[in-house]
Amino acid sequence: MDGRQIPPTAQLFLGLDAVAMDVVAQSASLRRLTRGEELIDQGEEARACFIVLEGRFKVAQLTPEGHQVVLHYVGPGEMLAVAAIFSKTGYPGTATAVQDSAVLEWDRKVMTPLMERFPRIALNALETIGSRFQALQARYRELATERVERRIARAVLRLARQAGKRVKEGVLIDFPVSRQDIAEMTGATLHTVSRTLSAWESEGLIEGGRQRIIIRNPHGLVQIAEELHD
Amino acid sequence: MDGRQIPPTAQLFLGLDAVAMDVVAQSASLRRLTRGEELIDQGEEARACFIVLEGRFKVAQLTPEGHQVVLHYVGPGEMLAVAAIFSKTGYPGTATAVQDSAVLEWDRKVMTPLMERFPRIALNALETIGSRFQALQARYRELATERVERRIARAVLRLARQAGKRVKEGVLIDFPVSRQDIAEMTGATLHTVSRTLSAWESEGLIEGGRQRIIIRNPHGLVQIAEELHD
DNA sequence: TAAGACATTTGCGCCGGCGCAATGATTCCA
DNA sequence: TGGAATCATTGCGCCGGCGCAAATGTCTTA
Repeated sequence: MDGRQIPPTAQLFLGLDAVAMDVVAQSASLRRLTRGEELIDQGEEARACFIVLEGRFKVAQLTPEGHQVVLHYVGPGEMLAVAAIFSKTGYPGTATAVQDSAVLEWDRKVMTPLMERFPRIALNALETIGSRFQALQARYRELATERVERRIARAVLRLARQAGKRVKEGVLIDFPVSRQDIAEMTGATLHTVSRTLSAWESEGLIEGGRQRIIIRNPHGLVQIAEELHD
Repeated sequence: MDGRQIPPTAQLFLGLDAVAMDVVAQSASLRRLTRGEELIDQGEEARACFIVLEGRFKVAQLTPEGHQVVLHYVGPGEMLAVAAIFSKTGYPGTATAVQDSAVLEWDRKVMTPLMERFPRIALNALETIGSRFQALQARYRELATERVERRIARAVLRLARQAGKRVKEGVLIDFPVSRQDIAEMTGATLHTVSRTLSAWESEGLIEGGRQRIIIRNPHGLVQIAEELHD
């Protein structure tokens, strides 16, 4: 079938030999999503796991009260829901395509035996989850100890690192991000984020727009993020 | 040698047959710690991973500015640093014994081949990390969206669930927890925690003491945690 | 191209929880 | 047993950031 080519950057399958790679590729299926479409639904039984081929997904959690929290964004080569397939309580969050995207999909009933046959996959998954765990811990720490402006600076820099694209004015975050999204990433309100970005814009640090951010002065943002100023 | 008995409740080794269990046990070494002693030092090269036999550890992270954040407590049967041994940046946090404790220890150079030989171990690790990841996500969400009183209620209930002991006055949290610890778990200040617990004490919900909390009315706390009141 | 949906900006007022500081209670150890 | 160290309590004042509200800007669809 088409599209079963596994990108060489996929951390989940690093170190596998050609034979294993082939077995893995044979058991995958391709799925395409258009912008806004949901790949994973919070609470649903965790039936499958994924690798992103193209595009980008927003991973978020909804609280019982209806507040949303954005956990992270996942791009090409990265895995989705690989730990969730072991969960008894269903997918812990929602994954929505923020751009037209394509993923490879493995059913849980297929991936578990694959991991048993090729333990390297399980070790790779463990390594990736481990580093995501560390990243989440760091953000937890941030949220617990740091002020809003700094958290917003960090969130913007993180986005730029993940999906920054050089343009003539600076570095563009190359997918639609709203002020609301940043608010949900940082535990702030839409209003505070908007005010903060406006202030930065008038200082020439960034250039804003509808679901667009261009960083004109990355170093200035880093200074805020690392509290080197004032 | 002594003490190489692996507790049957250890999730990391669930589903292993007797032979595998024996190999795993043979490669472990026992270590005892007294209250206050550090098992794992943040930033140090992740040399080994652990399973707790007895006692309890506080896992915390220190910020560059010196603020501490308590991530969770780990008790008997639970694993420590199993994902960290794959990390290139060293242990992400500190683990301190809050009681006299004993752990089994495996060197990274031993555990990785064990996982390759017995993939079940890696799958178990993945499952556990996955559920811890979910728990951390939930706490992140909490921190981002909920008020302090509620977060404190949840933290206290979590401690009670992990280490609650029935006594005649109610449920005692069976290891030393200071107000400062709870503050560092919830992203609040010592002062706010103290005030909140005092208020609860005067409402008869709990009974406080130096590094001691007894929950007299768990249901009342749940009401606060789930915002069923008012 | 007009209308509606969605995103952003900005002003204003308020308050939860922090920061500081001083005091009081327990526990540990010589 | 006394003294130091650690932990807990409480009062007071302030302010960062939220909540509400209204206006303005920008994209989409028919």
